[in-house]
Amino acid sequence: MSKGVTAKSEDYARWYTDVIIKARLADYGPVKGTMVIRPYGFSLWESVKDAFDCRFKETGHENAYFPLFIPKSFLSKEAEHVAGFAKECAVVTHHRLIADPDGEGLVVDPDSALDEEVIVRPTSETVIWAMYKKWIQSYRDLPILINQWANVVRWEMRTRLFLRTTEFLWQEGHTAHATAAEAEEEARKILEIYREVAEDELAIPVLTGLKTDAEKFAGAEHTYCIEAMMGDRRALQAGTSHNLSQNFAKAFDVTFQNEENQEQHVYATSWGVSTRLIGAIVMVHGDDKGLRLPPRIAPEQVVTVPIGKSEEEIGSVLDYLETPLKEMAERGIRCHVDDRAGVTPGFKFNEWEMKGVPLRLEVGSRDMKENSVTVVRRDTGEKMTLPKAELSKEAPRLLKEIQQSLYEQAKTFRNENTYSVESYDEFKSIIADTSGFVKCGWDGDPDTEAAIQEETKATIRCIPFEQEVDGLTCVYSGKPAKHEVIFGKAY
RNA sequence: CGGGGUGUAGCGCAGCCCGGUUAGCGCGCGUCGUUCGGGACGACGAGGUCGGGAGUUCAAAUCUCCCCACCCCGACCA
Repeated sequence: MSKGVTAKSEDYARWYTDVIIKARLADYGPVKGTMVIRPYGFSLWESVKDAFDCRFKETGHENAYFPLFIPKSFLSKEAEHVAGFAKECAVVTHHRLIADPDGEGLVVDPDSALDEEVIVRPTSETVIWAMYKKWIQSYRDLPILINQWANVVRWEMRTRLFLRTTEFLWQEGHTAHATAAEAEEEARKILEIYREVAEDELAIPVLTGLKTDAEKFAGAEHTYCIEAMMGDRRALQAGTSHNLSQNFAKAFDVTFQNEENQEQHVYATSWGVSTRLIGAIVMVHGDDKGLRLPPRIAPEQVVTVPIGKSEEEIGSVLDYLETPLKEMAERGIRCHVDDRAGVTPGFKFNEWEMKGVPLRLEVGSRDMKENSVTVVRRDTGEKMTLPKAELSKEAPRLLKEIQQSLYEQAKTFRNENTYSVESYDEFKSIIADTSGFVKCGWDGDPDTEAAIQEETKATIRCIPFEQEVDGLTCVYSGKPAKHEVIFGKAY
C-alpha cells in the first residue's frame, strides 16, 4: 500500500475511496456492492447515531424493531411506492440448499420454494403500516411515534462506499397522527432535527427545503430534505422527511375513530438518514492528508504520540502526561495514547492525520524540559507549544474552535460555489464548467425540470424555504417563476 | 441491462505479443539488531491451485475455446 492518498484535485472519486480504505472506515464486502464497516467507521456511525437518537427521544419518539422480511404482496398496496422500489428489491424465493447432485457445492433445493415469496425490506413503510392497522382503533391510540435503527437492501446497479451500497444502515421514523396538521408539524420538526445534527454535530452546512414531485419519496404527499454540497461541488441528499398524508393509511386501510365517533384515515410521516452521512463527512471535510473529523463526533478527539528512544523514555513521557490526560478525560474528552512500539513518531503523525483526529499531542524530552506540550490542530495543521498546566483547560476550547472552523470552511466553500443565474446559457456553463449550486427561477412545470435534467444532468435539489419569487422568471421557459430553486448535479 | 477493461503472493504490478531452467519486482508481513521531534535502515525469512474448466503441444502464466468474478463509463437510486 502506498503512503498517501490520491490527490483530491487529481481524481476526486479515487481520493474518496482511498481515504475510506486507508482511514479504515470501511472495506469492500465479498458480495458486489456490499460494505464492511470497520470499527473506526462504526464508532463514527455510533456518534452520529447517538446525536440523532437522543434528539428523537427528547421529542417523544420510541425505538422499536420490525422484520427484515416483507410479504411480496405488501409492496404492491401503495401504487407509487411499488413503482419506486420494485426495480431494486432482493427477493427470497427458497428456504433450503442441497448438495449439488451434478458436482460439488450447494444448489437451491427446487422443492423448497416459498408459497409466498418475501422481499427484503428496501424501507419499512409497508410492514409497519400493516402493524399500525392492528394497533390503531381510536384517537386515543394516536399519535404513534416510532423509530427504528435497521439495515435495508436496495439492489443498486452502481455502488460506492457509504454513498450507495446494496445494504445500508439507517434510521427510519414512522409516525401516525390524527390530523393533517400534526403530521405536517412532525415532518417539519424532524427536518429541523436533521438540520441541527448536520450543522452542529457533523459541521455540514445544509439547505433545507422541499423536494419537487419528481424527486420526492415514492408514496409521499411531499418530501422535505436537507441538501449538502460535497468537496467536488456536487450535491448530496443528506436526509429526508416525508409527509405521507393519508396515502399509506388508505393503502393499508388504517382508520381510527375520532372524538365525534367518526371513522377517519390516519395521517402519517416517515423520515430517514443513513450511513450515507459518513460519506458526506468524508467529502465535506477531508483533505489530501485524509479525514478531518468534527470533534463532536470524532471517535477520538485527542491522540497522544509519546516520543522517546526507549521504553523507559516513553514511560517517563506518559508519567509526565498523567495529570493532564486524567483531567481531559474528566472533562469528557475522548483521548487515545498511541504507545505502539516499533513504529516511528512520523508514521504515527501521518496515520492519525489520515484518521482525522482533531488534536494531536506530541510530547518528548524537549517538552518535558520546558514543562510544555506540543499540540497540532488537524483542521489547520497549526503546531503550537502550550504550558503543560494549561493543556486540559485549552483542549476543550481548541476542540470547540475546530468544530466551528470546519463548519465555517464548508459553508464558505458552499457559498462560493452557489450562483444566482438569470439566463439558461449562464446556467449551462456553470453546471458544465465549474459545477456547484445554481439558484434560479422555475415555472413549476415537471416538463421543464425534465428537460433541464436531460440537457444538463442537473436536477432540482430543493425548493428552499427561504425564497423570493417576486419578479423572478423561469430560467428555462422565461415564464413567471413559481419557485426559486437550487439546481445541482447530485450523487 | 448496453459499452470498455482487468484477473499472477495480503496489496500494487512485471512476465504473455514471440510457449522452454527454480514465476519475478515494489509495498506490506515475521524474527533479530540499530533507529525514533514528520511515513527509518540492515540482515535473514515466510508467503503462489498464475480466476476456473476444456483443448493444442514433448512442454502452457504465455496459444485456442467456454465459463466465472470484479472494476470503470452510461440509464435508475438514501
